[in-house]
Amino acid sequence: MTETDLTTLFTKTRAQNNLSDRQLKVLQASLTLFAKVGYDRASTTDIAQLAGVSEGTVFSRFKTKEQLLRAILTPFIDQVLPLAADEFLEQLQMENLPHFVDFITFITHDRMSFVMKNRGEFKIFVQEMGRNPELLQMLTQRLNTLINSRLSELLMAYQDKGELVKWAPMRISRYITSVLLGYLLPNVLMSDEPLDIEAQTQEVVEFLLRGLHA
Amino acid sequence: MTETDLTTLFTKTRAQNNLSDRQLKVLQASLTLFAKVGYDRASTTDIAQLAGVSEGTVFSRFKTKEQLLRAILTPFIDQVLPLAADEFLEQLQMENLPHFVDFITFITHDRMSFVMKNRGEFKIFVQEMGRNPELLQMLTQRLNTLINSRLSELLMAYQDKGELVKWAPMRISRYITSVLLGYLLPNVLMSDEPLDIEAQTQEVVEFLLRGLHA
Amino acid sequence: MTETDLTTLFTKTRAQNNLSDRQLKVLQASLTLFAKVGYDRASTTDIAQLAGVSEGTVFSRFKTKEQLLRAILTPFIDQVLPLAADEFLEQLQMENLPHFVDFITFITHDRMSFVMKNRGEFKIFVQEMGRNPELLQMLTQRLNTLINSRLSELLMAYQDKGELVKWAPMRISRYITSVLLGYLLPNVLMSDEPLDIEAQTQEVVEFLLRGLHA
Amino acid sequence: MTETDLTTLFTKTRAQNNLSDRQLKVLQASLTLFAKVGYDRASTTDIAQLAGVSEGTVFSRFKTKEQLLRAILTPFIDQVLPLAADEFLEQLQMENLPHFVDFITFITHDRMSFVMKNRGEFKIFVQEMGRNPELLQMLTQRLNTLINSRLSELLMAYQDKGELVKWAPMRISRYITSVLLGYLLPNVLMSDEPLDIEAQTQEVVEFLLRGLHA
DNA sequence: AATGAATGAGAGTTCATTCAT
DNA sequence: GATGAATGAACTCTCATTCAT
Repeated sequence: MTETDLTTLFTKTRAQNNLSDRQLKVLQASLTLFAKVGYDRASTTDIAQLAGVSEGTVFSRFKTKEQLLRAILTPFIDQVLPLAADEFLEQLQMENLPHFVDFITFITHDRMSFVMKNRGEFKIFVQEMGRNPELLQMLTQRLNTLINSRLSELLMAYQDKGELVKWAPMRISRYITSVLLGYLLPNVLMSDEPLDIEAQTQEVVEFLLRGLHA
Repeated sequence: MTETDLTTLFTKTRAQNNLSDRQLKVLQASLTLFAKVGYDRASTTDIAQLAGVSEGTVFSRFKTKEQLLRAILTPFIDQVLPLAADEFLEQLQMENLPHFVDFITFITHDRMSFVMKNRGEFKIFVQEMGRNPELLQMLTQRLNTLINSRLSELLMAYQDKGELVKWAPMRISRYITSVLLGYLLPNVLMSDEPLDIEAQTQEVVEFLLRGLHA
Repeated sequence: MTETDLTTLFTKTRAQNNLSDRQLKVLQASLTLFAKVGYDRASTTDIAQLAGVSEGTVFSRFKTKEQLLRAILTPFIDQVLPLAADEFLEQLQMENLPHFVDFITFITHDRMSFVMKNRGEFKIFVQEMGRNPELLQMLTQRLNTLINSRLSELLMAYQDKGELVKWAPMRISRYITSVLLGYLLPNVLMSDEPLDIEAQTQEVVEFLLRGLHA
Repeated sequence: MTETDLTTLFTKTRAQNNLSDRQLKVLQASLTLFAKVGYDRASTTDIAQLAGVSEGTVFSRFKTKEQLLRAILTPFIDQVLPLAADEFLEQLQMENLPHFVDFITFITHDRMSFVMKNRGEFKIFVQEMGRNPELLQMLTQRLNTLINSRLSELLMAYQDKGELVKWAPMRISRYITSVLLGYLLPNVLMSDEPLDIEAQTQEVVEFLLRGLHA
């Protein structure tokens, strides 16, 4: 499985952006509170308290609360997600999965782990999407590019082998995404319970294979 | 297609609750603004302005802004959705659809229309779910009961006919719901463009039939 | 004992002022609420509810809440208290009390009963005095006139008989009033318990006699 | 005379509570306005203006208007009054007044000065007592304890000397208090004129001595 | 760079008062 | 006259943001 963990990636991007210890703490506290109570109900006072810094410090790097949100979401979209996608796609190519069943199993298992590992960010994302539809647009645009440029090659290979229905890659991706989210979203939004990824993977793969085989 | 339209149903429940013209305007303005900018960013001053009433009137019937939200969501869950579900299931039984393909076609088309007709409420619902997970629980509980008590009979009939894979009704419902939402949510959250329901129905049905036939 | 009861007197003054049933109810409800929670915290909505009338009716006779207060306090000062004082002084002259001890006993007992009977009004009065010092001025002025014009005659009679110290009537009245209020005020302001008037009278008289005898 | 002045005592308790200059200004402005127009009619906006601070500052230390009131009254009851009482009783014992006439003269003069020095606080106290009867209870309880534990010793000494009537200390205190308040309250509530303490003391002492000698 | 007291615009809410019915 | 829905000014309180230290 891809070892991607957004917090680790955050730490990497931090280095690039010259974030001090204190500023990182602010960012992490924001992440926690935004995920817990939502952007609007998370006060900068509470963020400062959770981060263990003064109220002034919250604004030393990020001039407004809005910038604080973007400081979390923009790298998420611009750097973290692509980085994760790259890692994921490389992994996918390295594995050199001979059959579509292996491919779909790998994807399902890997993406489920990925989302469950980064619940917090996803929750903020889902919440903020309602208010900032541009977010969703940015995301879908990026994913589309990704899918078109690299995933479609892989899919077409399976189509050529006669293992995958000959629909447009976008359409196939949408089904995969939908079914995965159908399993993941209730868990991300509602509960703190862990998910039995192995069992769920089996179920999802069984269905997707039926729906998507040639 | 089921003719359910939540605004119509709202108007009915209004009569029951003795809502005056002005109070209904307040409710509609709230609905609009909550859907547009979210509960937290919709100020009661703006609601009053949009409704064309004074600020005091906003609080004459619903004593707090929170009650205003509940006045929209509670009937949505307690009255409107069940009513819609009943209507839907009755329609489903009346149609007496002989084959699973007809059944799944009807459902897809009907639910797509239903959601697109009631975008505003669904958007609020999706947004508030992030903050009030109880909402999602209330909803899923209601839907589960519904599915178990009435939908499973219908599904089992098709299973007995050898037209539907013999999985638990809950599992089958989840796939149907996921795929439908995969088509609907981006549209509800992001754009104001209409959806080509006929074309989309065809696509969805094609996939679901493959995934779910016996 | 003088049978004065302000509610009865109110009813009399009502006739003079052409107050309808509804308006009287409003006045009584105001009296009750003003005494219970104070003028500022008694809302006109609550007054209407307690009076069993609509919110509009509260303002049909008394155009403002302030007028409502005055409608209670002004007759209290202008009509009820003088009327009560007249009644009291007539009673005092009728009794034709030969000795100062009888005189002081009668006064103590009678005024204690009077205040305890009209707790509600007194409580409002005491509360409002803090804000409207004019009230106290109106009251003291009236009482001074009263004392000078009629009570001083009586007191001087006892002074001539050699039963009462030869201080100015004002000074003597002040001591009597102070001691009485020292017994009454805590009860009026704080508790709903009845007062053992007989026992208290004995105590007060014993002290006042010592302090005021010739 | 005891030199107690509540403003000075306030300043002391301030140091203990780490009140900044601005917060002290807020407290003093509250004191002034509460005394002038009463708690309910003193708006936090006006308090801010009088204190020369922003509206936000009014709530920076004391989170609600109610807490602002308590910040004035609670130390008044819990710290200032007991401290004043201690100081007063110590003074009383130090003076070692040989005769009851000296004792009663000292008390009268001292307490009159004390109340006149702290008019503002007493006015708030009297006003709020009407609404918060618990205040009066707290006060009387404290005073009773004080009188029972320390004042009664002193009184009993005079009783043993044959200079003071043999009534219960509580009863004696009540007469003293009543007569003092009879002189002080009209002045505290109504006017801003100074009181001729020397002359008034003579009058009061003359009366109390007659009423309370053995 | 960090602090946290201070700011003030704006939030939700109350309520005396009005007026069409 | 009585009603009660509607009004809107004024209220208490919050919070993102600033800035002297």
